[in-house]
Amino acid sequence: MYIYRITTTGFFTKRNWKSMKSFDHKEIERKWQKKWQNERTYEVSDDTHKKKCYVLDMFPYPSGEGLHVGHPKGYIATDVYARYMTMQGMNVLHPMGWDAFGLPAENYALKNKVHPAVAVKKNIARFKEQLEKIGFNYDWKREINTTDPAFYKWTQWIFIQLFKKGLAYESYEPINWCPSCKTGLANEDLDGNVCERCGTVVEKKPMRQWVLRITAYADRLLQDLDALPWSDSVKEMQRNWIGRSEGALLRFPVVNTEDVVEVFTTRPDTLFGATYMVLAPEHVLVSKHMPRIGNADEVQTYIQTTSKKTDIERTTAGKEKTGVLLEGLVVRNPANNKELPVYISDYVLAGYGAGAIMAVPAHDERDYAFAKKYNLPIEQVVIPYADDTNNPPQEGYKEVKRETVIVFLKNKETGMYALLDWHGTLEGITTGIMGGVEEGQTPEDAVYAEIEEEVALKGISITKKLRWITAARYCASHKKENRLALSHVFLAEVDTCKNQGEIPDEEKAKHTLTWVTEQEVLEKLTPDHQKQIWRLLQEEEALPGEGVLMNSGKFSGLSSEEAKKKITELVGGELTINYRLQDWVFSRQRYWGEPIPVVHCDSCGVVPVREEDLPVLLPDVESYEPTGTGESPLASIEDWVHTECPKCGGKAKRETNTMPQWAGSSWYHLRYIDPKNDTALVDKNKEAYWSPVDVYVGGMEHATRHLIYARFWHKFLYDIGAVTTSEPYQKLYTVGLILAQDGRKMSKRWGNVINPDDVVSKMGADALRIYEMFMGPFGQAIAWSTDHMVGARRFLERVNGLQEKIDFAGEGNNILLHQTIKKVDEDIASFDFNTAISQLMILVNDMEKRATVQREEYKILVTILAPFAPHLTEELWEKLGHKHSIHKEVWPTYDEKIIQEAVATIAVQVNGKVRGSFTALPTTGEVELKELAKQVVTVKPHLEGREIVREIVVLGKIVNFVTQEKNT
RNA sequence: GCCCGGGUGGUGAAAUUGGUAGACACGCAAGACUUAAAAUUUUGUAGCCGUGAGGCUGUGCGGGUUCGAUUCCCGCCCCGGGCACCA
Repeated sequence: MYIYRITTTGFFTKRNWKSMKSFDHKEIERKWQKKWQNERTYEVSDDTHKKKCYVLDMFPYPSGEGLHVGHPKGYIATDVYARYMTMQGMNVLHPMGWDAFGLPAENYALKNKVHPAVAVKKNIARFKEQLEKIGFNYDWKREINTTDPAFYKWTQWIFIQLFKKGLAYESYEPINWCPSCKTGLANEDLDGNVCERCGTVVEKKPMRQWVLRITAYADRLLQDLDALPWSDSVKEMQRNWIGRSEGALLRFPVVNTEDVVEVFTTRPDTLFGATYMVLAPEHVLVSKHMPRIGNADEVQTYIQTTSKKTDIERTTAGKEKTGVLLEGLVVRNPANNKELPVYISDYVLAGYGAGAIMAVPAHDERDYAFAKKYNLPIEQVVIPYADDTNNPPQEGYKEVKRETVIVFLKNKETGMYALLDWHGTLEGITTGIMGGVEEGQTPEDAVYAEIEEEVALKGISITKKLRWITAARYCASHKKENRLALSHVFLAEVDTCKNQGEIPDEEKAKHTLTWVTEQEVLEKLTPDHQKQIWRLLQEEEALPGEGVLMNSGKFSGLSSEEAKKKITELVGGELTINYRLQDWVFSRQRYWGEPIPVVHCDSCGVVPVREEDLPVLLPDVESYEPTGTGESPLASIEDWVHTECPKCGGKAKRETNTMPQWAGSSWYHLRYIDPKNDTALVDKNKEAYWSPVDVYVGGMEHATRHLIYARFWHKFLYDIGAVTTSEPYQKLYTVGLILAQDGRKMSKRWGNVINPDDVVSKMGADALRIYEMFMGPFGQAIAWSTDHMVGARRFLERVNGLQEKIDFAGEGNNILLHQTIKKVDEDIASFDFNTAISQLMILVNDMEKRATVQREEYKILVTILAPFAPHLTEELWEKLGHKHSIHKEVWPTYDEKIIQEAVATIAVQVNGKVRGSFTALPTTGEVELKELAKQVVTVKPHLEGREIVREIVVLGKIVNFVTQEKNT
């Protein structure tokens, strides 16, 4: 018999089946896959006496292309984990199914001129065949398919429950329309402003659609994230997506009308600094007041220009601001009754907040840029302050306010700037020239006085005064008080330093004057606050930070935090929370989706289909091409559309929009628990037993779509009592991509796809599994390497070859064996498969070096390898004389005491450098370790002639001698 | 711009309550077996110096803390991902 094997050059050669090491993977796989099926090895019971473990993969979308080698990576991981958990005595549910509604399947069907239902059936068969070759332990009796009416009956049922609770509603707001896919899309389906599916730039199109009120769950979706044991990155992505921001709704009356403009702001504390207002061009008040606007033509033109722009053109940060004044429209600032001009500009988005802003140019970058361009007043109302990091304010000291000046003085002759190096308690600190503003002095007076005093220079001129007053808090420890220094900041010049007088000793004791170049200033300045001031002097920017209020009437002096509440209260606004998350656009104007189960009745309006009439079947039709009119192709199927109203029995029309691809996947995890139930979505007892999913595995690309939608639906089902947990998935692991050998994504387009079928046929399913788990950390993207894969196959051959050495009383290495059981056990549990395998390799390498191998030890090796290599281990297990499947075997236990017996290698350091090592029992005491360490041959020379001043011992690890030269 | 990851040999990587950096695997080099090749196997493999024993350097860069830093702190650079005129 011959088998084929891969060589280092990638060619496959025939090899004589002589060596005991090699094995015929094809035969073994065929034999056991058949046997597992016949003996129903992987069927799951609802035996509630056992502890359960629900392990779930994100189910695949069966595309026409079939699987590539990257797809099964996550499935292999869950398979390993599920087998491991089964061996731990758990009742494990590890199901698989198909997510088959939606655009990709429909587009594939259109392209290949087959009915989507036919295409899907064929693709599923192909996927299933590919998966089965890899030897997964799915219980196929629980297979589900989102396009199966028995499944989508319940998707529709959930929609009706949402509708009844007011969480599904019709809307006519403009939504994202993909002209190529001919359907409306949710925000989540966009990649920037481009259809995530086909790459076409989307348009805003007003149309009737169904929307789910996911925003009602925004806060819970956000808050419950904290307790989820998910990776920070996924949680952070969801937080960003939900985008909660706390602020206030404020109302600005429109002068000479009854109208008010509502604005949302996160900074109500800056209300006194609002110097104009900006509306989104689409704002309702713009069209409403068009007759009274003086420059209506100009305004209309601007609105039109804006509407033609794509969202990307409109919303790229840092773009030059544009806008138009609405002549004749004036609003009143409710805080100080000042009248403010109103602009429209595309930097204000209609869809966020109230679609209008109060512009505070002093404290907002964007408003600042706009105000600069259109010459609008800029008024500082907040003094942001920073705590001095070198000398921070102390708890418990009283705070004293001081008005100060900070000057950066330039010598025109040399171009150098004067800085002060401080002494005494401020040693190490370097600042600009600073001092207090005395009673009756203007800040400018103080500048002249201070420079004369501290630097003894006359004839200086002020060249710039910073627009802003800044502040820093620090501790004046000699006075036992904290100071809040409000600073006026200046740039000043002096022609020459030739006439510098004598600096008084008193000042010299406090600080030394140093001159530095312009480039050096930023390096030399130590307080962050002064660095910031210096930067502001170079380039003036808005001051976005919070701080102490000024120029704000009776609120001046308050902190931003207090002022937010009080100012909002004063003007009758309310503190609110705003989300970036928008309601979920749930209609698709396409054929291949779940029909939305409602009818439109002339007398009753929108009426949900009676639950006993579910499912509303997707009609079987010849032509299902999208219309592009905003109507679904279902609209033209007359005898399907016309129906009776479930309420009054009168004439009604069916809703013709279908659900998006994400509907089925938002709850499918529940259906595996009870896949055949016709009277309920899931049996209550079964749900209570199996929920939640304990371990969920899938790609990072679902972090903000599927994973948010599914959490939303699950929470809703929890609220109506349909499920018992408020979160669907406990532990979540994201699988890292397998890239092609060229480092790019695997894709037909690049011609770099590796098909698992080929790999399985040439190297075996077990080798594929081992390799994919051994590649690197599970969550990391790594390029496929056929070269590296050889190692996985060789490893299995070595395991197989060890049979020759089995002997009942053969050689053993009990310590290593127990270390291995422990490591593999813990690493599988934490999804660190790569290190689990490397430990198995260490054990196998050790066994290979022996003349014989103890039978019991080999048995344990095969057992703990079984989750990774189910076929070969099953074969070896049988050869060892076992009648039951190895996959029903109990996981071996390890003995911590035996592991403790391992001798430790103690490193010996001299002054932190390793100079040698010796072995000792881990129980060896400190005194003995020191003595042994001193005797190490390579260590001795380093101790000779030197005095040991300190000895550090870490038991079982290290001895470190700190030495110095002997005093003579 | 903001937020999350990450940066270790020729390659994939391992090690973090601070304790011998590079386990394991691939590749490579030399040897054994062979007429030869493949397969298998033995040895070596971070860099530099040295015949060797050994020495010096080394975990993106620069500082710091420590007897000791891949690991902790401060300041940067680069790569990947998310969000982004979000008020």
